[in-house]
Amino acid sequence: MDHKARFAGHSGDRGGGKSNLNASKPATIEDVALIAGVSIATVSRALNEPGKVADSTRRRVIDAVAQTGYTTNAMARSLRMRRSHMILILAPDVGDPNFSNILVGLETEASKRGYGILIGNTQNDPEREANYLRFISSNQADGLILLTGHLPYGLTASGPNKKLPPMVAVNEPVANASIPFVGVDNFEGARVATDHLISQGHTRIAFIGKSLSRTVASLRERGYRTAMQGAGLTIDERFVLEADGTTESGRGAAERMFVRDQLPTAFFCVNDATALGVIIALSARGYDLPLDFSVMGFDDISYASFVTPSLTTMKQPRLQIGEASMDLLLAMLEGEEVKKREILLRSDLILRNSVAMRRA
Amino acid sequence: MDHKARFAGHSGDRGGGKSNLNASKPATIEDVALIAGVSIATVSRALNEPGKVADSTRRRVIDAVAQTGYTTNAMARSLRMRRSHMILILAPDVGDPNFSNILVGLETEASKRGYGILIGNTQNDPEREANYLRFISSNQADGLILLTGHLPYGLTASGPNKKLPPMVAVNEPVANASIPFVGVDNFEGARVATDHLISQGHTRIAFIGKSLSRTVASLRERGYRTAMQGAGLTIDERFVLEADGTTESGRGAAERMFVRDQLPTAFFCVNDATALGVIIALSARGYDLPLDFSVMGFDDISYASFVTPSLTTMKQPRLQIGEASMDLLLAMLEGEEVKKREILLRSDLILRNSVAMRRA
DNA sequence: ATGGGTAATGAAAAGGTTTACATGACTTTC
DNA sequence: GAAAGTCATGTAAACCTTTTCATTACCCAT
Repeated sequence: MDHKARFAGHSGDRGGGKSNLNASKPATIEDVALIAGVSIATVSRALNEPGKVADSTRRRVIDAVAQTGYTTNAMARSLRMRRSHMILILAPDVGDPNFSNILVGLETEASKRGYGILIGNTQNDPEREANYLRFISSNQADGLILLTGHLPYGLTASGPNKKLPPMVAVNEPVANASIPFVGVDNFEGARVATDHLISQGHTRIAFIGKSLSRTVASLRERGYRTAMQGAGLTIDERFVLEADGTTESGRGAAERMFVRDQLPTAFFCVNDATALGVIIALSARGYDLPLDFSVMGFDDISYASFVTPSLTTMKQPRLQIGEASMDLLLAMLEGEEVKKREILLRSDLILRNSVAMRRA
Repeated sequence: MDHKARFAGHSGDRGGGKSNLNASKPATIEDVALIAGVSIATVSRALNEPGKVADSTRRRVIDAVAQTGYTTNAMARSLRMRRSHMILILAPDVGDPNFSNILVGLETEASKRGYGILIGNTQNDPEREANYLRFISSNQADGLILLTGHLPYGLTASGPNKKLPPMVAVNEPVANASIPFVGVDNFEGARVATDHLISQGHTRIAFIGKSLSRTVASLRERGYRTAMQGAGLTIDERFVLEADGTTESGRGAAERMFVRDQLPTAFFCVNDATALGVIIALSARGYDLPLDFSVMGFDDISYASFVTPSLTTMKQPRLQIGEASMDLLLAMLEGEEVKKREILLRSDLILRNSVAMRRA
């Protein structure tokens, strides 16, 4: 009571302003200024650059803010500052277990630095991609995180002459465009994975998941080849099979393998989903894994440990990837000097039960 | 060329305006108006209410828009309209496989209706929840989707006197607050699940996952009890065990079961994660599933089919849930008369290999 | 005392829309 | 042929900030 009256007195200082206090509309900076007995400029400064305002007035402003429940209108601020403090994340499928923790990492880092995230699920539909660009062009988002592996349709079309918005490609690099990239070192990871199979005595190692179009797949294949070569093993090209990265494609590839006269003893699969398909196919044929065949995946998706046999694989540090890429993007946005335009994180070998020593 | 000149002529009509055409800044409505030779009001109308503008001028406006590459500045529009066309989604863990497709559904429906989504990962941290409310209070989001099962911290505190923003609770209802809800019919689903076990000849059926605090768990427990009662079976209360819904809790509960003198023949688990824990525990003890014990889950999370034995469970129509809840929220937002404040979707029984006839 | 510098504040512009109200031309109606 | 509409458009206010520039008050050194 007492203290309400005190503030009322303050507000009276400036005479009959157009006070809106009892209206139900949210308080504006003007309401705060009125109560604190200062100009709106001072209120703005008190909140955003506290150092530039006298202690006593700052206190009055803070009190007034508390009293009115004022929160600055983000739209007005963004309009004036031309910064929304929002980041648009474009992903082909938000539900993809591969993305889950990357999203969490992205969100965590963004939130920590006062940014919000805005999600666009494109399903690789050019129309949806282009549509989401309006968030960028209309200033609703300051930057772009690309989980799609390619430039969104609208940007591709307008060509490289137009200046691209600040963006970072994550997980899957963008071909033919020097977009900063954050992801796992796929080449090195595949090498480590293959080396592990070799260390278990395997020499006839198949690679399931060759793909000309997907950069990640090519890198992993190269890692596989390098490891084989490094160990002095020759690659039977009939053991290198195409697959598009789905469980079904893995199953199919494994089936195709059985028309050959000779079989590998181990399968290195381009990712866990593919590996799962291979496991399903082999189990269906009655083989005992990992006794009869070893199967190695890549990614360590959430259910890799629940499959039977549980999947030996390379773990992607997803949380880290998310955080690092958001960190990079925000650094770019805030004008910090960014030296590394490519951040490759290490993936770790996760030993489980789908890989065993080659049978003597 | 020719046609550029034509437009230049138009723009000249109004005399020396402050044309900004060659500047690198994005075009504003004023630039368009200048070129089309109309006022900015007309441009706005031509774009937003085409019917209110003469055909000929509308064409000129459209041409001018194309020429300038104009896109309306979302910030300015939102500021003026007090509508951001953004929806804030609050989830405890975006990476949770239970949410994945709900998110996709939410995004799809929102995008279809011209809204964008903004994601807040709260990790059940009151501070983060409260922090995200600024998106609502600052007009950055028009509505709220709650996947958390409770009101975000800031709202709880301010009490029910303050008017709540438009919101819809999804998946997990919010207790003690009449928030519109969209989710699966947990009671009915649990009844169907239990009935299935009963139909397989089981009579000693355990319920793993009792929880006093989680509404969903209580509903499922009630469904279980109702089914048992309906079949004239008595529930051995020692078979009703608490568990918090994690895999680890399921494993622990199953272990606790083995200190009893009598065992159930089937386990109905409050969710798939719990069921997985139970399967792990039973397998570790050397039992042969589903021969020795039947295990039933709930949710049909993504890896339910990859577990061994693959999990018989109740499928949540996640995509539908997401779409329906966004639809409901947007309807509320756009002032449509909303009759149903609760939408319960049916969950379907998914038959797999973790449930079998009771051994004779 | 005077001039120059600094610190705290205010007035007003700018940011880009939408929209209530006004205006003017043209059509209809008696 | 005048009054009453209707239709297309324009003017200007409103939305709520941040920030430039100007102003005032004060202090210090000369």
